[in-house]
Formats: sequence, C-alpha cells, structure tokens
Amino acid sequence: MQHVLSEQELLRRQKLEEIRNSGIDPYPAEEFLINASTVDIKQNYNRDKLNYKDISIAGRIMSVRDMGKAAFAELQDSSGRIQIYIKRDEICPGEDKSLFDLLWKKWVDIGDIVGLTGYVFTTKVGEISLHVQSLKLLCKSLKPLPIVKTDASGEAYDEVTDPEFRYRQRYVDLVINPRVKKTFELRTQMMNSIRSFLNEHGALEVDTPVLQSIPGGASARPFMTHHNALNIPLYLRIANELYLKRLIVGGFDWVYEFSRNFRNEGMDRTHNPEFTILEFYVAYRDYFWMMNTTEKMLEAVAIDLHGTPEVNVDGKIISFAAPYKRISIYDAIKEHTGVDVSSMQEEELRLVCNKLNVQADKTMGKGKLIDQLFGNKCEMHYTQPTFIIDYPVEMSPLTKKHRSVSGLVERFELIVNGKEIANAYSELNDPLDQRSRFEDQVKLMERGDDEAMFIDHDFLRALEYGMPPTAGIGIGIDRLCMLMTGEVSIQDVLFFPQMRPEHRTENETKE
RNA sequence: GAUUCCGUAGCUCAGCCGGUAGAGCAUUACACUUUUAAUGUAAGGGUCCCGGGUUCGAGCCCCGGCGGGAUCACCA
Repeated sequence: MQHVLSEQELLRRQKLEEIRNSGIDPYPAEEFLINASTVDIKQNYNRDKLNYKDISIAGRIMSVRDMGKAAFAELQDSSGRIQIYIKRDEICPGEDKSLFDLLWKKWVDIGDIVGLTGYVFTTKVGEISLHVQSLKLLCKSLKPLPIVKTDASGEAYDEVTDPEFRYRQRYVDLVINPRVKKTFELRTQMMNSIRSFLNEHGALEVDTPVLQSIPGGASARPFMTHHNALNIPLYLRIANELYLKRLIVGGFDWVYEFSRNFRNEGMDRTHNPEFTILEFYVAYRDYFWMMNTTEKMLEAVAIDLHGTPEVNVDGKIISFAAPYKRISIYDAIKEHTGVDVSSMQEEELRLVCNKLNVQADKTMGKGKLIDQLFGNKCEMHYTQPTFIIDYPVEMSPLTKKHRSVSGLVERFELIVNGKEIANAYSELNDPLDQRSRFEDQVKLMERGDDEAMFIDHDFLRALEYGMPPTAGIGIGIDRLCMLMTGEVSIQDVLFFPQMRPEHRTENETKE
C-alpha cells in the first residue's frame, strides 16, 4: 500500500536482508517462553531479589542508549516498560562478537520485538533493570515507530496527537501512548463490572439477531443489506429491544445483552455508526424499580473502577452515588424555558418551539416537538446524573401508559454531563394498545418521518400470548465509558472509530 | 449535510512582504562497558495533501477536490 518507501523504510528492508544472510530468522516460528512481566519485576524485585535470576521477557524495543561496548535500552511488554542493560562481553562471551556488534548495534531498531533472558539488578542511579544474558530477535519491524520521549518531570516530547493518525493506525497509538491502552483496559473492566452486577442479581446474558428483517425497538434510520439465498432485504439492528421482550414472553425473568447497534445517521464526538447498548429486561418490575437498580449499578461500577463513586470528566466532578435526582420532563421544560407545555397540543407546541428558536418542521408530531424542546433547552443543564421521567405517550410507542396520569407513559431517561446515557420504561404489554401505537407510527412515516417505527407483526403475536409486566432499559455503553474514563470523544473509547477510507491511487493499491 | 480551522522530513512543529525548504527528536557513520529526553563530532533525508489558475517566480495568493478537527443540524 506504500508506493514510495522512505529512507528509513528502505534501510530497515536492507537490514532485514542482512539479518537473513547472516543465518538469523527475523520472524522465527518457535515459541519464546516468558516467565515474568516488566510490571511484575518492577513491583516485586526489591522485596524478592532471589527469584529474579533466569528471567525471560519479551517485547518491543522503545529506545536505545548505546555506550560503545554496552548499551541501555527500554523494552515494552504488554504490562509496561523496563530498562535493559546489554554488555557485549556478556552476550558474546567467546571470540565472535557479531551478536552484539551486528545484530544489536546494526540491525535491531526501535520497534523491533525481541526476547531476552538475564537477571534483574539496580543501576547506580537506582533504576531496576534487566541485565541481559541472551538476546533473540522475534520480529523485525519495517516501519519507523514515532517515538514519544518523556523527561524526568513526565513531560512528553513529540507526542503523536494527530487524531487522524491515532484513529487510523490505532495499533501505533496503543504502542506509543500508554494512556490509550489504559482507557481500553478500563472499558473492558467496566463491561466486566456490569456483567458481574447483573449475573450476581440473577440475570442471564443472551444473544439475539443482528440481521433483522424488521428493524425495531428504536426510532432511527437503519443500514440495509440483502440476503442472497433468501433474496430478501435485511437490516442491521438499530436495537435489540423487541427480541429481548420475546424472551420475557418465553419465560425468562431477567435477560441482558450487550448489543452492537448500527444507525445510518450523522457522526460526531458522541455518535459512531456502530455503537454498543446494554439492554436488559426484568419481569414483574416497573420503571421505579429500574431507576433504583440503575443508580445502584452505576454507583457499583464507578466504585469498582475508581474506588469512589466520583469521576472527573472534563474538569467536572460527577458523582454516581445513588440516589439520583428525578424530575418530570414537563417540569424540566418549565424550569428551563418558563413555559408549561403539559397541556398543549401540536400547533401550540410548534409556536412555542418557533418562539424559542427550536427547529420544528411539519413532519414532527407532538412527541417529537416536546423531545426537541427538552433536547435543545434542557438536556445540557443536567451535569449530575438525573432521571427525567414521565414522557408524553406520543414519543414512546413501546411504553406502558402511566398508571395515574393520562397522556403520559412510565418512562425515564438518565442524563449525565448533559447527554442521555440511558432510556428505560415500564414495557407496554397490552397487545392491542401496542398495535395501535405501531399504527400511529405508520401515520408519522406517511407524514415523512423517516425514523418512525415499522409494524412488527411477529412481536405483536408474541405479546398476544402474554408478556408479564416488565421493566426494560437501554444504557449507552460507549457514552458511559466516556464518563468512566474521562474521555470527551466517542472515538477515544472505540478501538477503531469509523473513518472515511484512505485515498489510494492505482499504484499504491498494488504495493 | 452547513459553517469554520487545519494538512510542510518517520514524529512534533517553524517558515517573514510571493524570491532556490528550516529546527528538535528519529535515521546513518565514528567515539564511548551503569546511561536514562544519555553525550560528543559529522552526514543523509521533502510529490510543502491532490489538481488547476494568477505571476518572471507559489509552501505562501485565487478556484476546485481529498482527508481530518471543531461548531451546528440529525441522533444515542
């Protein structure tokens, strides 16, 4: 894919040939046995010196300080880095000094992967280091690694900050920016923590279809594809809600799934075309129970990750300690616009939107208009976790009607740092009501709302067999991860965020 | 999709009023057997994102495109 090789790349290819010609395999097949990690050595050496002979470690050479007949270098393995000390007469005890003079001094570059054996010692200046007794090349690297140097005070020089470079070549980003690796390790810890919480409470993790013939469970534009053998259109899922509810019909009491969803919409620092939502559904519960459970779970996760419910996001301290504030969407709108919209109909709402400079076109029904008002005027004000509750029925086609207030549904969204991270409700289980809500969606679609829901007849059939009263929730895992790791862009919590393809000329693609 | 900023060596970045392309690190050579942003001396390295235009002359000005960031719109 590279048309013109740089000076440094040509040189590394030459070295590769010289290595081969000398009889050394630059890409050996046999395993290299490791018996320690750099972090293990650094943490335990001082306490337990006797056990740090005959050490075998492997990793990437990250810097070299040659000193003539000896050299210091830094080796990075999956756990961290350690300084290594290589003395010529130590690794080449006989007459033949080529292992040091050629392999080490001429051929090994920064970025190469090597296996080392030796013993641990502390240098004059007090740095725990590996005194190398044998050196084996495990992989010759052909591209120069952009090296980030850090001085004694921890300040980084030549740090690769170009987001395009970092996202397109995440493998390099991970090698050279240790913080990035930490973010992704934290993401996995977060998922594990959520799993533990749910499993300990008796939930069952399940898998449901990604390819769906009717994309349901959310209002969004789907990606379309085609199945050749069946000769039918299929959609990549926008949500797994309707499938999890079918499982509740089938007799499971608590199911959950980390669902990779796909939505064919705009991208920005909080939206990627594919993203992950945790959904779970619990029989015989309602949305109050779900609020209690959600705040308990998020508090537990934050403590698991940080030892405290407080996290620092963009200079703001956000506390996940339960309980969270609860406020109805009408009260929220009243609080931030001064307008009581609770009894308004569509036309009046549109006037309010126009007056407040909130976009309100003709395809928008009452529910969407209220959603617009909240999204544009209120949402950003909720920094600390806040449950917004009791939404109008028009914007919630899968939600059970409110037990005491007509026109509302039993739904909440959780807002943190001005962004929605969860959406939940007492699930609608009245099959006839569900059918008429779907039919309302069809009317919206006919008005031009390209995000209105399709009718899912099989789902209606399932509900007709009977679904127990159920509470359900969807939690945006990427956004939660942003909060838990302090990242402000979704691209920094996804290994490979969606990017435009890199431009390639005819020649470049051949290589 | 709209607005706006950006694209120069492997990396981070300078580049004046339009006048033959610069630094640090990295690389190469030599020296150096406990250094740590190692050091000293020397050297090499460029499709200035791409394509047009203006000009005697363009990294710089103008037009178009590609890619990225930010803001907005849509959305979670």
